[in-house]
Amino acid sequence: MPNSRSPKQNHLLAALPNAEWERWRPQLEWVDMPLGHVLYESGGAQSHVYFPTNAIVSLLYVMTNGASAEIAVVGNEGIVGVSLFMGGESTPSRAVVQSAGEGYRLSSAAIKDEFQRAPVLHLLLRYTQALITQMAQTAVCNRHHSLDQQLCRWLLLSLDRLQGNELVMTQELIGNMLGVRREGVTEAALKLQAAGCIQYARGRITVLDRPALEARTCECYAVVRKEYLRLLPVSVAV
Amino acid sequence: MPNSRSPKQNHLLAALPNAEWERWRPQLEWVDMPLGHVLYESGGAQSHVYFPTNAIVSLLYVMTNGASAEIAVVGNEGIVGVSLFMGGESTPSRAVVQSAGEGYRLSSAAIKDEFQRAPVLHLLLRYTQALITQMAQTAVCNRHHSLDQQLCRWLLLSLDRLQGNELVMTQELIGNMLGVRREGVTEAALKLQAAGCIQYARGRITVLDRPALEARTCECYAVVRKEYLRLLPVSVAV
DNA sequence: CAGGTGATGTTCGGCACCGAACATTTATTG
DNA sequence: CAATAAATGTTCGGTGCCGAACATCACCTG
Repeated sequence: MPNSRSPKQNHLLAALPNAEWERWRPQLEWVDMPLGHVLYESGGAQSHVYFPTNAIVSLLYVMTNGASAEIAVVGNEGIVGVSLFMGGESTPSRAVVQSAGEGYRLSSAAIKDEFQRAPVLHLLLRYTQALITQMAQTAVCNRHHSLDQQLCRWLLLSLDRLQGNELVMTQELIGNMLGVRREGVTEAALKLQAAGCIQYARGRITVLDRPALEARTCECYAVVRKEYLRLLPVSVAV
Repeated sequence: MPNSRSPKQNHLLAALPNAEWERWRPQLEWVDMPLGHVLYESGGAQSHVYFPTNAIVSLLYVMTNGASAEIAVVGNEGIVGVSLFMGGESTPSRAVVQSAGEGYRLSSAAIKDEFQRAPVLHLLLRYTQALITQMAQTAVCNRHHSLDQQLCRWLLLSLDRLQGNELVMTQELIGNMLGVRREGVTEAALKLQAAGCIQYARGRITVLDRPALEARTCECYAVVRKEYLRLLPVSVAV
């Protein structure tokens, strides 16, 4: 039965196999987690991973205009700082204590040590982190940006994953992807066509002016793109 | 220079270290990926991971009412089916070919083989997948659900991560978390209080009727909760 | 206990998107 | 080539949230 200040109040730590538990135990450091304390900043270095025992930590993305959206919550069921063992070292979100409490932390060096044992995984884990960034940014974008901006983001993300500048895709399907009505896509696409950014007809979309699309989209596209470039070998990200 | 039907058109495969490449190569199977083809269903078994070469695959979440939202896109930069090596075996989203093309696939057994080499990681990877589900569901929820529903979801997720039924949190901060105005939170909270679900004052929120909150929230809460329970030892998920 | 500050309550015009219904145009197919 | 289906364009009332401005209330501090 863990007492009120036992690392095992964190369920992940409690579920560790005995061998790992004995190895980690002496390295775990108790920490106070006061309300509002920032565990790591967007893009900033992460010196430790944190295992909250009775605190809640929000992962939130702060936009350039200061508006924010929570990406996920972590409490005593989890760990804050997955990018350290995912291989990315940092992530474009902030971790801030949302409900004061306590927890334990493990140094960056220690957690990475555990992963030295399987060097092959790193590429896949790093890719996964990039994918996670895309999901997180999708959540942010859904909350804060206009359909016009989201359509641009979507076109650019799709284009990055194809050769050429043509996309075979009906407005109906784009609506499904973005989670909006087909009519909304039609209106947004009309604006883009009128502006000379794209040209389309019956399910074929040709991008005429990519820089113009980039100028019209929100920051979300660049955030995702940068993370793919940062996390993966250039050849993979492109 | 990879020809038009080389596995190395997929950037992840191309970036594999030589030892792994030689090991995987004979097991890679070329596959056609026609438009609309479903690689795996939400919650369904995944027999392979896919490496698109010139196709684009959407990961999308389909709600019970049929409305959908794309969680992420995968093209020749990536891999479809990360839950296989994350340890979760399945995931509550559908993978569907959004732009026809081709790719390669590797059997579930083969990809898991690669991960046998580091058994310790599994717990952390599984946790990460649960976290990913939470992010994905956040994106869906942001797109489709009302603030009233989202507030309930948020209260429940927070409550699951604390002992007791009280939450120390101002409406202003909740607004930051959900990415909405403080005034909106006030109105939604008033409704919940009037309905007898919660009781609050100056930053202290007490949940009086949890089942009522669960009845008022959208499906997103249950999806996330179920995945935490499924992916993690019961002791961790609770 | 007076004043200040932080938290919550209220209102109003505006707008982006929704739901629905319908028109028009362009392939496809018998 | 006529008929049908698929894709796109257009309109209209409704609504949920935004931005802004302001009021009230409870606590803390001097």
